[in-house]
Amino acid sequence: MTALHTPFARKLGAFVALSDAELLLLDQLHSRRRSFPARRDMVYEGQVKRSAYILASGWVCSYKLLPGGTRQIVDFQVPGDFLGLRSVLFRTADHNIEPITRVQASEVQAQDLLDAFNTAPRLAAAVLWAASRDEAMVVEHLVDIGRRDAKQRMAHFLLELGARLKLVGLATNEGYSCPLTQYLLADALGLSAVHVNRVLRELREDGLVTFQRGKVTFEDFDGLVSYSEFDRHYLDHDGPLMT
Amino acid sequence: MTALHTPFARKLGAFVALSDAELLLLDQLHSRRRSFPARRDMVYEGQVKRSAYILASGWVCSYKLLPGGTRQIVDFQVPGDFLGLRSVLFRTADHNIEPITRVQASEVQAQDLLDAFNTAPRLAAAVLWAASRDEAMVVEHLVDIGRRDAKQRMAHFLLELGARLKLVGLATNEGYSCPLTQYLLADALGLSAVHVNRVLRELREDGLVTFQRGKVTFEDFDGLVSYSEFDRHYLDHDGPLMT
DNA sequence: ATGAAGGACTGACGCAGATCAGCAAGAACG
DNA sequence: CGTTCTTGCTGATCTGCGTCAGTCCTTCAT
Repeated sequence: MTALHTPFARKLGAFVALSDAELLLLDQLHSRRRSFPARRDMVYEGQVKRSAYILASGWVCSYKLLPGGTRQIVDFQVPGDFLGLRSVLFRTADHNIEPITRVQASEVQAQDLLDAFNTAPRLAAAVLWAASRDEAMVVEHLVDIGRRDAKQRMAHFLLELGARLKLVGLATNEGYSCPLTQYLLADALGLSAVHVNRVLRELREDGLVTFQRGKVTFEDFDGLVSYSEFDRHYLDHDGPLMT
Repeated sequence: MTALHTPFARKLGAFVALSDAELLLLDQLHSRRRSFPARRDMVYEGQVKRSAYILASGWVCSYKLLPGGTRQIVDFQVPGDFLGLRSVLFRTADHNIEPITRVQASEVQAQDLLDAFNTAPRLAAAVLWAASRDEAMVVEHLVDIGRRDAKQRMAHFLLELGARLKLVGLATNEGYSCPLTQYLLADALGLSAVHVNRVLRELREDGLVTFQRGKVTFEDFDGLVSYSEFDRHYLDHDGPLMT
């Protein structure tokens, strides 16, 4: 792999060693660059015509709305993430997608993607890999909510987010910058915003992590990993898995 | 569609109208029939050589183990479900799979599957559809645990399970038979077994559902749907979505 | 300068659900 | 035949987290 490409290419490169030709093809996928303002849903449940996007900059969340006004955030996507890949298979979107910050995203035509796969089958493997990894993350999220208490849950979540951001060069073991509000954290972790606040304070007082003014700072990374029982499994390999 | 085929074929047929030739191909996939005793994991986390299976009879669950001994059941698979499709992509399995009853399953070689897709691309679409639906179910499960209280959660879960079983002809709006213990329900719903018991009693006393001696009986189906805020969305279409 | 709105943060209080500690009935096993 | 295991079921008690009802600070718009 030579120079820097898009975050997307960078992430895929972490899984599958890609040739320059493949990287080029990948960059060409980004057919049309679009921009979305924060807080106005870009995809909503029941919407019929959807596109897939690759996030270039900014953060979005995908969530489900419940009757009663509450919502559950299923996942956040950060730069380099694919979004709406699954929903293209269905007639209608089954969840909402809301930009958290202003967002730049490249629209991807289903057809272009398929064409790229035909030319470079290894790309298909890479994208499938990425999609499976997304599903694995939803599973991890499920375990988090089902079987960990609020404090461990938060600790685990902040580490997991860090691991994802590291893949695209947006985080280190020192920390990362993070535009999520305590309300968003609450909706993601199945907690109340009030309790999110308390838990963040406790983690800060324990000297593990600090999350203030849009910055997550790991005060004691190893301590946090062991406190949250974070599985270092996919943290530890930093070379491509398929060569 | 002509006669009865495997539950798997039957389920796919609910999504994509399949020709007899395609159905035949599907049946030929089931290369080697294997049997697994209850309660001994057929796949465990960290295991390297894995296979994919199509469940012919019996129930299994996939779960993640936490340090501390608790576990979170991510999903149950019932006859007709594919299992391990995702994990074939990874080097090692990232979760455990445990048969709940004695299980009959057909081993599927990755290569056979790819060959079948080449011969009949519509099969690929159907299988992808099924996989996406599985992911959607995990998401629904996440919402359940994150944002519903125990009673609604249980009600919603029993309906969802019913909807899945209906697809393979193992349930009606009257009810279905179900080998899950209260401990399994607890591990799936993020509750304690004690509380599962109380919640089931309440639902019974409300005249909504009864779950006793391996049988789920809907006493008041519509009442249960509205109580649990179950989305009838994918309940209501019973014809193929793609023709 | 002055609201208005969003976000962080706090204390008081109540409840859903966990935990503990049992009992009873079948099933599986020697 | 009793023994052990599993599963269902129950009451008493404790606690994590939600809810309510705020304050303070910052940003942004008028």
